[in-house]
Amino acid sequence: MTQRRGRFPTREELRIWRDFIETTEALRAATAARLLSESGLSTGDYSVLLALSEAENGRLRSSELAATIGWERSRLSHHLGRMDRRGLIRRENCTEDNRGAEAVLTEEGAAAFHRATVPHLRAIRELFVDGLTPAQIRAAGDLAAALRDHLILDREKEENL
Amino acid sequence: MTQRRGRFPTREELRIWRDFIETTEALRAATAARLLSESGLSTGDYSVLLALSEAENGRLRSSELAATIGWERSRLSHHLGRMDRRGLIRRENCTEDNRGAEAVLTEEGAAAFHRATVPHLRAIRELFVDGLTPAQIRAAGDLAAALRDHLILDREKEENL
DNA sequence: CGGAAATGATTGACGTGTCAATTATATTCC
DNA sequence: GGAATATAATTGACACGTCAATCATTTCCG
Repeated sequence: MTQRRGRFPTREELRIWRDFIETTEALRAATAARLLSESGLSTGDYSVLLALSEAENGRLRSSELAATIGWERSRLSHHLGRMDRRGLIRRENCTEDNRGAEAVLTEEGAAAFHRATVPHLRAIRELFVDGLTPAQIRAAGDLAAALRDHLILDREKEENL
Repeated sequence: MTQRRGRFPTREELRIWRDFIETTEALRAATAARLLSESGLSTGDYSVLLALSEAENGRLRSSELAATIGWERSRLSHHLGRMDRRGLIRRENCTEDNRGAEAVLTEEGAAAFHRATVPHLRAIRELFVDGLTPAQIRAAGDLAAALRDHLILDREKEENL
């Protein structure tokens, strides 16, 4: 086996990179478009509503919510603003810490989430699961794990510069 | 083997779906952030500049360019507007068809592209290639092919409704 | 020829994501 | 106690993507 690390990607590696990144992006876009057209929710909305639905009393501190779904604060803040305007959530001040804010699931938000769930699961099956063999699905899990671990390593290396 | 098609994803399939979609999104974001910080170009800029660099005389009809990189017209139009403002490309009227427009690579655009290439290839190696075994890279290619074919089928089914 | 339809491209509105700056409150520690 | 600092969250500016509407030109065809 020849030395690979430290060199540029080969033509073949580059071809696979492009295929992979473009296809996963297309898959993401297709799922998002289905969710939006079938339920009026964006994937962002869905993540927020899912997290709130699973939270106690349908409410979470902004920072908890951000951590749960892995978003930056400001992204969440902007998004909650839009969801608030649409009546999907409500914002309340946090009693224990006056700096804090809580996002609260509204009835309307809960209803929208419930309407969205079944079609969304169906879309995931149709667009992802049905396109792959069981072995390929396992391979997708392996790939995700390997890439995620590697990304984390890389980020840590960056930070300890 | 039990019947799977037509049912909701299993817990395990759903876990893999989430892992997969989140990780590929994180990978995309990480590569884009590297490219931007190292060269001042977005991945969109890079795609456009790559296509123009490979085109004859560094120029392409808008529609050709859109087809080459697989973008919608309006997306390209907005993007070319931004790149034009930054001096990376120039727009010219098409002589054969007065409706048409051509995007032309400027010296500045070509220079920016050349500065970006090496660091970008390095980032792809570091973030993608180095995180996977050769077998996993092949698996990524297989997955992309399977998902892409399936997405196309699905789109065709949709259109012939 | 001349009007209807098709084609190439742009535009505006709006949701989304990131970054840097800001505001407000809480904590730390001299 | 009170200034320095840290933390929670919001805001503004700007790039990006999508959709529907628009505009100009060309093509089709009666």
